Amino acid sequence: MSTKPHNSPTEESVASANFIVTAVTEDVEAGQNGGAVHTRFPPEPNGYLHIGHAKAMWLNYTLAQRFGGKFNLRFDDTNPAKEDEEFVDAIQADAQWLGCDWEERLCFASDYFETLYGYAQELIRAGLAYVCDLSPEDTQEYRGTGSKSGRNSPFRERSIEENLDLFARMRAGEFADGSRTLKAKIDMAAANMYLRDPVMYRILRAHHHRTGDEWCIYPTYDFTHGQSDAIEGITHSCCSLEFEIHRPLYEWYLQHLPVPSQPRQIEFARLNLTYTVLSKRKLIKLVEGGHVSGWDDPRMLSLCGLRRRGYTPEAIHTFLDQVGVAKFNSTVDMVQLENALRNDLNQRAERRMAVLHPLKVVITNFPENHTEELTAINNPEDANAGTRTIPLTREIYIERNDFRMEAPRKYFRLAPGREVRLRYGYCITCTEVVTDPESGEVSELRCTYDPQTGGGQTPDGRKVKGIIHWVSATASHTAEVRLYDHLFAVPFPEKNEPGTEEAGLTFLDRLNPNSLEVLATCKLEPSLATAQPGECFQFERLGYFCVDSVDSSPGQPVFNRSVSLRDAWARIEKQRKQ
RNA sequence: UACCCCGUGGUGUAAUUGGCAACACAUCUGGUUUUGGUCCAGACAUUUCAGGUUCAAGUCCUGGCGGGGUAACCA
Repeated sequence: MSTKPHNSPTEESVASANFIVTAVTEDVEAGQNGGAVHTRFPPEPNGYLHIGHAKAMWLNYTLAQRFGGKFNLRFDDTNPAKEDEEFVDAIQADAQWLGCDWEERLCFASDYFETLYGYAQELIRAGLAYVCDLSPEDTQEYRGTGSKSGRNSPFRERSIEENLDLFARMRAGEFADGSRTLKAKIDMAAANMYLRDPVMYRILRAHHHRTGDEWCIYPTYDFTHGQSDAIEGITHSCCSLEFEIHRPLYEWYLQHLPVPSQPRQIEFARLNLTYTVLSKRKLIKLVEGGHVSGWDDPRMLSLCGLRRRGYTPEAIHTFLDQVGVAKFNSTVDMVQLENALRNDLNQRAERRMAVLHPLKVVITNFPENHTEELTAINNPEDANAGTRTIPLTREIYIERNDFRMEAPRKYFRLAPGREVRLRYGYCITCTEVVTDPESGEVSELRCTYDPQTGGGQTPDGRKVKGIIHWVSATASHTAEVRLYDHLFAVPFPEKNEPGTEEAGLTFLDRLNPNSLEVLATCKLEPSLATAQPGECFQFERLGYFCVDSVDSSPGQPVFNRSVSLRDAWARIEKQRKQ
């Protein structure tokens, strides 16, 4: 038998230790909960999951994994007015896609309504809860403020019998919505507002997506969460910072109720990213305002949006592990997310050639009606990916910005009289530029090729530094490609400090007008015509592109740019401009 | 305003619990390369400030400054 406890950190745990791991390790070593670790992710089914939720979910999931423990998915469905079945399904799909496994432990707080009701009765019998007839407005008034102590409700001293009776009649539907509440009797002078006789139950006639019309009273978040944790045997309940102030109440209920276990709540800072917003309320505004095509718009940082954009679960895991967990309210640079995707896709995406802004090139000394099959490597990072052939013909397309009438310093691409190599093919030299007589725009190039330069060779040993991608003009597939950029034009779209220029501006004023560019007539390597939805490729020298799962049709794939490649030349040009 | 929490490079996190500030990303320099990709090498910090304890402080104590959260019959 090993001397190592079965729940010590596993070998696979990749992320470095954070303050939560440290705290849990201490609990485990102290023998708390018999050394068990059991976590949960508790979304409210009132919206779609986004990258911020992914942080919370992944943190809870990997924490359990790390200690050989269990992880639950629990829907915190105590407010039927806002919740819906649609989200229950979508959240499960997203959580599964991310790779969090709750095994058979799909839980609902609504499954505990009867138990919770019993707990409430216990509290009444202990003289620690009472039915209060104060209106919502009066309740607020009686509670006082941060600097002003609250005062006791006139209903605070009702007898246990009367409270029991009234509470039963609340459940029976004898009273109007909002006319009464059940409150915990704690301390109206407490510095922590949540301890000033918090509401445990409210009367609310709304159809619940699971319990239907069985209940007309519903427990509040505070009266539900900790007890649900305890019922499920959750040992560590990790949530975001705004619940920190709730912790004394969370613990108060657990101490005063006959719950089966004593979970521990630990709070961490939620995720913030530059060039985006991550609050449910604001994301809804983007969708409802028509600023995006929906929750799964590839520019959205919802999990379904990221998935459609071409993000892999692995890239998100890497990102989340790199970002870490702390209590400091920070903002992560968006490039961190993009880079995690690049790294993942660099290893797994097959390379293809695609020309987004086509410029026709005629290779004047290449035989007409002739096709030469060239061999191309599918993925230089993966020897098992093999090779493919691509057709070279007399007429081809190259990228419009791979040609300049005048080549600036350090520009290795095509210009009049200059030579470049066609990737996997021959070197060509630009001999003639054809311009449109009306617009003056370059409409076609005429080049000659050097038949001695196949296979990367130059017979005379001359250096040809520039290598450009290309696609046969006659053997190619035309498709729509969508280029995405940040949804917002500035790193902090919510910033609006009074007294500055940005005072009064909202995130909607900072939308990036160029966040989506649709290119209808891109020229692709023929093999791409049969690409399947969800498939992802690197278009050489451009970026990673995946087949859109919504707008593609058989034989007519639409491509989304997931992320561009790093572009050293673009950086040089940008520097020169400054 | 009251109460609670938090301050480590440009950014996000580490630091064996008091012992040479580490890792990733970004940026800048070079090198390799049939992708200006990848990869490789190098550069980049008086740990918010001021005191104090100590042989020794990012870490402990006191005060200041700065940031965030809460004040729903939402979660």
